[in-house]
Amino acid sequence: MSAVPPVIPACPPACRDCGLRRSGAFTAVTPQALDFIEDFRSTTVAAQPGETLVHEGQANVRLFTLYGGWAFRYKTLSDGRRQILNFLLPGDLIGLQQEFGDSSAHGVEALTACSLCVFQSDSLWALFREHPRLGYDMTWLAAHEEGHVDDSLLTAGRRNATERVAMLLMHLYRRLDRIGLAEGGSVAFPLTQQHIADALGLSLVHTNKTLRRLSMLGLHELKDGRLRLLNTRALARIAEYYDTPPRLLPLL
Amino acid sequence: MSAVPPVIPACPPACRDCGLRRSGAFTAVTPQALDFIEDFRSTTVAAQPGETLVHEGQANVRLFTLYGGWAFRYKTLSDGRRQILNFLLPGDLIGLQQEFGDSSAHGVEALTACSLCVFQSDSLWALFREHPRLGYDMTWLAAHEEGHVDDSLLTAGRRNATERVAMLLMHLYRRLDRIGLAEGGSVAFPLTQQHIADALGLSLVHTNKTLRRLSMLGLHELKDGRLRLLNTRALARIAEYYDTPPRLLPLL
DNA sequence: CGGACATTTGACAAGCTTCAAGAGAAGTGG
DNA sequence: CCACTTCTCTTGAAGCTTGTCAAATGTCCG
Repeated sequence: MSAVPPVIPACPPACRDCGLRRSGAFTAVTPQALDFIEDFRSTTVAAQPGETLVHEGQANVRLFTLYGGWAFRYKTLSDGRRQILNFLLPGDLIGLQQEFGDSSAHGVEALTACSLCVFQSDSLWALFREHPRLGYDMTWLAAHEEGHVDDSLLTAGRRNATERVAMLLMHLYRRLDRIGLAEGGSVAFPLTQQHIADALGLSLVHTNKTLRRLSMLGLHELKDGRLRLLNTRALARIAEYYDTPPRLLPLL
Repeated sequence: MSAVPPVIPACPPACRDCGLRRSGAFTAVTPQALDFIEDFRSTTVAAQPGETLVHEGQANVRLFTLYGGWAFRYKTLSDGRRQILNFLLPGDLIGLQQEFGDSSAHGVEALTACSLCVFQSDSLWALFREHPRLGYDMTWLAAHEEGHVDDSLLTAGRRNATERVAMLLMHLYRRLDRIGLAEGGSVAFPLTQQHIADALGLSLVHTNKTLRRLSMLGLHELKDGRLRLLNTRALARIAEYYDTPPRLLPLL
């Protein structure tokens, strides 16, 4: 697979020039709120593929927005078994769970090269106080991400291997499409089969065989680091995947 | 099992008389915020065991706080396979995910008799605007619940049957203990083995055998509708369950 | 006493994991 | 430029955990 090196855009210096906001996938904010966000943002960082952004069990976690690239949240057991909790795509907020609550820790790792906006998490309370709308948005994002994890729990707990793989392909394709990252009917797909296995609660070998079977049946094509769905109807039926009408997402 | 009929306290008419707040497990709120909460609460309701509080796919979901009793969130597939996403205990907020986001629907069912405070979800925005602290708390609750689902996803995806059961027993015991519902080293335990199976992504039969094995090993006792942990150390080791220091929870 | 429901147990089948090993692609250094 | 290493993908075979089927026991309740 001769993967085309994907280009990850860097965060612009000013939030008013934010490329994500211009994509049309996110809700508009008032100029005042945008000013606040720009103040709230302390810096921007870039991360290498495989770099750990948040260690499992780490305290004092920073709050990020993923601007470009892919990352994922995960948890591991002491013998190395790993579960990927969800994949993070441009626009996703990172670090909310650690910032709040005593919820046990999870790690975050960059899957591709990433660019991130780093926020001063000590002004989070100021955000809620001075811009309730942004606080509301943050709650929206937390509830929305929980919805994704809910779906994954149903998948890991009650779907068989074929259904799980179909679900993952559909779900990621849709999410990427919604933020304008589908091009010519395909999306960049930087996951290894090990990532897929860890996200679905399957072994690497069984993931490979299942993936193979689905592509042999002509349901999808995974080539040159890109994913193309060839039979959306069939994939949706297998996964019982119900598409919901697209809607604008909050962005911080 | 001659279950002792558990007494579910009814919501008091005034929030200032809230028995949950008096339990000492929840964060204090200002008198003004408490007044707001009382206004925000539109009514109280009681539910029977097995009653559906929120239908899967239902729109216009009300926002509740569970005051007394147990409930659970779940999702089902078309052929009846069901996954319990998490159990809801007194103090838990219900309906946040539906209120926000397009996150696909889940149902909520009363496990025991329940008493609930019903909020006017159309004043949710007023809550964030007028009492940012309560908005902050709500985000906290959303993030905290996501933490629970994260744990369950790790459990369903990567733990074996024995580890899953040990995890569930430890987790529920701790949650109940934290809100003062442990008495004499045991807690009320109204789940059927089918509930446990649906929460852990196992079959009923295998759940039974696993539960049996653990109790034969002297790790726990399940009798008369109450759960007693007899070997916390061993259960924690099996489940890799790391206890976190107790902390006060927000309550709405 | 009869019916509904939860628990329990055994036997068998199946899906998934583990083990093992080869092939292809990509990067590295002599 | 080619050997060498590393990583990912792929495939076959065997075994084990878990699911399914079936049926008995126990409990609650009208």
